[in-house]
Amino acid sequence: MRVSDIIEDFIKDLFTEDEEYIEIQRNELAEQFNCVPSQINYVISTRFKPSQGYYVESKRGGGGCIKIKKVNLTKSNYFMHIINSIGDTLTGQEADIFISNFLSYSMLNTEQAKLLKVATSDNVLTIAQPERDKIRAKLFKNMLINLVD
Amino acid sequence: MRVSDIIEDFIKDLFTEDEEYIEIQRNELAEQFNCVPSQINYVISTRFKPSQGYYVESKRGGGGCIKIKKVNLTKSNYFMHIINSIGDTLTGQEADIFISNFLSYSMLNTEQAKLLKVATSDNVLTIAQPERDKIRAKLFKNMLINLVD
DNA sequence: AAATTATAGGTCAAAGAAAGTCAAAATCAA
DNA sequence: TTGATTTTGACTTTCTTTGACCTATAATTT
Repeated sequence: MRVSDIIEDFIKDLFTEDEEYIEIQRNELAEQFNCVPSQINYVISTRFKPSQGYYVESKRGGGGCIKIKKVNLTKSNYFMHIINSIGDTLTGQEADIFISNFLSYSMLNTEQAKLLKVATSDNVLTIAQPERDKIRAKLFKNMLINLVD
Repeated sequence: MRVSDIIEDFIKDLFTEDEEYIEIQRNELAEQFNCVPSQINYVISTRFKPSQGYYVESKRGGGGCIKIKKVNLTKSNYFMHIINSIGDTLTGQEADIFISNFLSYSMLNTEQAKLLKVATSDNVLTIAQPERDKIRAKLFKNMLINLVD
């Protein structure tokens, strides 16, 4: 398993029940996982984007830290927000992260998630870029609209 | 015996009893069988197609791997029959007919049918022919195989 | 209070680590 | 022998890891 995935899981586990936001220290975390500090930024920027339901703020200097807030939305608001936030293109990685977030927020069941994932995977969408990411965006948004009850 | 056949058997042996998914690393496997990595792709694309009851996904980059899922064939004769009957291309009209038959035979629920329909519609698959019907065939078969059990 | 120093976190691009593609060459089977 | 299948390898794409350099804030000194 990748270090980035381990860090992602670790951070997500910090959100217990009623915690609205969590705080981490970049350097401390990096040391804990034996990686360079900027890898924490990589994890945050790929896995905790606003469009994935997280809001991040940070403070430098002594006692600085990174604060991650989980945004709570209703299912249909959330989906509509996601749909609106997706432009004309969507990479496979972005789609995967959306889907795993949907699952962890229990907004989709595993079958819905599987179908979404299959339909938007590079293995199936075997056409050249940039067409591929355009079609993926359309597929993702249109399927999602059908999942908003 | 051909190397490809040996690799095929090796991969198939990885599926024991309850394993739903298996994971392999392309380069590692290639080294193990003393072949070039792309031969693994050849084996997968010729022996682990949806029409043979397999669904494949992969991830590149550090820690990447290839994941192969096997479908329980006995449980899904009907779908497998359909998947096998579909060639490399599928028109939107053909897809619609399949879907409405699935519905009238109660093989899918309405949500599954909707997702399948959206994903394979011309409105979403806005690429030129003949690519469109090829992608549609892949999409349809891969989604279907994920609806088995 | 202003200047300095220490302590965080941020950015960006290069290097590395996988897997994918495609077509030529080799082999096999009818 | 010829058409299909398999083998090979050069090149590409995607994702992760690393590190050098930058910026902001707090703490401390003058």
